[in-house]
Amino acid sequence: MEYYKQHPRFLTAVDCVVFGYEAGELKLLLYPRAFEPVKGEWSLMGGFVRENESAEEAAHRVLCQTTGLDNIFLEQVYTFSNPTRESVERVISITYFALIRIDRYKRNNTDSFGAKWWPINELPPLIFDHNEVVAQSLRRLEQKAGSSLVGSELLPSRFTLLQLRKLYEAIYQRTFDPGNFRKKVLSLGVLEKLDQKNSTESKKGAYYYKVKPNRVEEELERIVKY
Amino acid sequence: MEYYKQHPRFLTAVDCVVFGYEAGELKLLLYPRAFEPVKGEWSLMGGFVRENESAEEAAHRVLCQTTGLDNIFLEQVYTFSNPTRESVERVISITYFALIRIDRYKRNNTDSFGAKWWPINELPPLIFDHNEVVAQSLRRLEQKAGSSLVGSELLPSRFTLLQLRKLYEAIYQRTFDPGNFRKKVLSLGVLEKLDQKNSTESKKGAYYYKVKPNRVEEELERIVKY
DNA sequence: ACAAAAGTGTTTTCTCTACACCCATGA
DNA sequence: TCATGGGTGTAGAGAAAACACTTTTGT
Repeated sequence: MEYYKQHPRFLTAVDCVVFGYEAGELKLLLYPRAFEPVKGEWSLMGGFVRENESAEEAAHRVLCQTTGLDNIFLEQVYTFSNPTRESVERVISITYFALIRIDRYKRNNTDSFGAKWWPINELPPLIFDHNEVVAQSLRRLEQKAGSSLVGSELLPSRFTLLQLRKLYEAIYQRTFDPGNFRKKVLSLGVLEKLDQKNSTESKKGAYYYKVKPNRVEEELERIVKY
Repeated sequence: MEYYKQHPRFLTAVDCVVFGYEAGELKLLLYPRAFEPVKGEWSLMGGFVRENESAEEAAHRVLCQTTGLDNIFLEQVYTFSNPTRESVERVISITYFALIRIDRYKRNNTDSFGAKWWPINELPPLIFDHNEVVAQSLRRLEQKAGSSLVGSELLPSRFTLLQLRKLYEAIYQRTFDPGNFRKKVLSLGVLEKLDQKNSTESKKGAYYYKVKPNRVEEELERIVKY
């Protein structure tokens, strides 16, 4: 028991890399840091872990405060522990990436923090090592999108295959053959065709799809080879 | 500045999942816990993070103490932060997996801790959530082995393709076709054929290979499809 | 009429897999 | 000589990629 006493204790924070998708672009939610040091500079959503919550619970809490959303997809990415990564006091930072449906997102909550969605290719410089965190999270997002359909996390509940393809093109920064993408995705058997059609994006109109409710968690299939 | 003061601080530990390969089997290095609670039960190599070191440095320090080796391959796996995962006081645990070449390993260091190599299929019950940690690390090892040749980390500096294949069979718990495995691995272009032959494992004798020194870090190729 | 996306089908290319086969050699 | 691994080659299955083509409809 005594053994525990002699060791140091550290502040523990969570930082959330919040991805959203809007207007054909993958976006990141950033906000100006509210306190010193580097107050006012752009930063990831973050907060300290409290006495009786896990890091994951802390991340959910932070996201709920800043976006008004709960039940958000979260995945742990990496823990940064460099003793000098923050200047005032050592902070252990556990990072998560989150996928947000911007159509559900409550702007009012965010505005009070000054948060802003940034296109993934036009990010401002971030505080501390947050740029590295974002880069790692992007790689993880690509990995996740490659083995499970991230459409349900980033798109509205109904979406066309064009919308899904454009999302994948935004994530992977490349184009996909429309025909092949359609066949591949439908062959996974996790999408359900709806009766409604979307006529805003093409003359002919495209059927809406949604992710089947009773699908298994992991598809085990490759959507994008890498 | 004041903002920092009000938040709690936690003990921070590293736990190392140490893989080795010997006698055709993938093995895990475990040791009997040296202090209460659950003193004497089997546990991962672990230790607390000190004031002026990063978690990665702490993991290297722990490994050096217990195995006598430095410059070991380490990769961060996951951070466990459940407030009740340890019974005495809350501990944030950052886990790493390590790959050890048992041929280099110094037995004397380890014996003083009572450490023991366990075949991966015959692990004893571990303390706390360490069994889960091991399971996750195994998945990560499979992933790593799938996209980079782990031979250099787990095998002696010279190895035959039979030895490499047996290693992969131990990791993936399946067999690989000898001819196909050879072609696939050689096609990656990261192995260099040596002049020496190994005659202990076959009548004909097989050439030794080593990993090319100037290879790029990531191979970007799939060795094992998954 | 035309452009643009929807949707389907075909061809080519490539990789994985299974498996046949010869070689070398120690027991 | 026979069993065992070393090492090479080939044929078939299946997936990915390239791309041709037809449909629909707003402008």
